[in-house]
Amino acid sequence: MGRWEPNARGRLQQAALDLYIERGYGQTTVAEIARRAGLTERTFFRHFADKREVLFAGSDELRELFASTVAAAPATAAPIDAVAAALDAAADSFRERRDHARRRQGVLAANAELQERELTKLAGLSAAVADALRRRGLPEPAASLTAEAGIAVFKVAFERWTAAAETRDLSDLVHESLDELKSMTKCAD
Amino acid sequence: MGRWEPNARGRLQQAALDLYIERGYGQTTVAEIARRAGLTERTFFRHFADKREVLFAGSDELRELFASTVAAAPATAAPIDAVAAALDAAADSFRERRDHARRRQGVLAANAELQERELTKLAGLSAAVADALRRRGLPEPAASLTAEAGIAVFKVAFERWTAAAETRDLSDLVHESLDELKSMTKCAD
DNA sequence: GCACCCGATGTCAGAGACTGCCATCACGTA
DNA sequence: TACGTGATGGCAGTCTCTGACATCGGGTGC
Repeated sequence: MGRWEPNARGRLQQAALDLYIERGYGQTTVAEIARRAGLTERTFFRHFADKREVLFAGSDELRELFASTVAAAPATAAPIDAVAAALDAAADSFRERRDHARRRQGVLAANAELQERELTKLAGLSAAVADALRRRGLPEPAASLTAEAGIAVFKVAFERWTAAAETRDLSDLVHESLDELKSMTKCAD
Repeated sequence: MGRWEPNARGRLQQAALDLYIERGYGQTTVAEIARRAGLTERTFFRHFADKREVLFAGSDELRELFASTVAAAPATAAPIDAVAAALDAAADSFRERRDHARRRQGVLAANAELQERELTKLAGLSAAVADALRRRGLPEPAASLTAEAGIAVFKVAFERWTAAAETRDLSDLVHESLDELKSMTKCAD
């Protein structure tokens, strides 16, 4: 496999995920990932900013999905309902990828550095949602708080969705968590 | 300044903060921090797990404060009110440290790696609060969601508190944010 | 005082992440 | 066929972080 084999980026992602599963993130070197993908370490760092980033490929698209769905909600919709629409859209986008998500979560669960990067990605989602809410006219701090709460719902639901024994759909878990959030603040009036 | 000067840890923290302010986090090496503190690089890594951690000294105590305050709330208190008590306690613990907090936030704002670690520390607070809520008998996912929402309130309020033009107390900002959270979910019933 | 122990520090070597720079290669195009 | 362009390889170098071992200072028992 010489130069110019197609999909270098995808090969690197696959090799990284496989190796992280086989021997763990900490026991895998970038040189090994690159070698398995038929490339060099230097090329790995041209495709991904660092060793963690290779596991977070679709995060830009997910952020875009959140932002555009919030923006597309009817102007009359309450902020929390605009966020709920984004949660539905996101849940739908994961529907066909539960197995992959579970494998990936298994790797994340075993390594603190990767969890740290996951938090950064979630914060990026929250910032994008907050920005979209501000564009809808919602002032601070309501925009940031609504966004943070919405992403917390997604995070909790997603973690449950990837748990081994869980069989419910992600959208069901999202709705359940969102309802919990609402009743949580309501009963504390 | 030879061996056995007192407070090596504190000297490292001070040297690190000063250098991160003077030339930026990325332009500062651990060897420079250690040299300014009259120590060696190796000793730095005995006191702090990595180059970021030196800026997050009090985070264990803060987590303990959150956890114990939630645990100490009356059994009759609603979960959100137990969290609110913890937010008050935390706000109070920062009262005398606004200048230091502002300097530190200035460094964090300039560097993504440090923001990433900050998110990890906030996630640790959230996990501790969720754990304390579970011990009070609150089931999942309500415990995690209440904790995440509460920490989001703290995060938003704390960021406002360290903004240059802000003059209000942290506890005022916390209360304002908490009220926003409540009304946010309520009006979406 | 003296011998001893122990925790904090120093010294050194080394692996691995990441970067800058330049050479090389494959492919399209004039 | 010559040339430009983008992707890749090669290589040196810096820096973070770790393991192993030596050394120092202070306390403790005698």
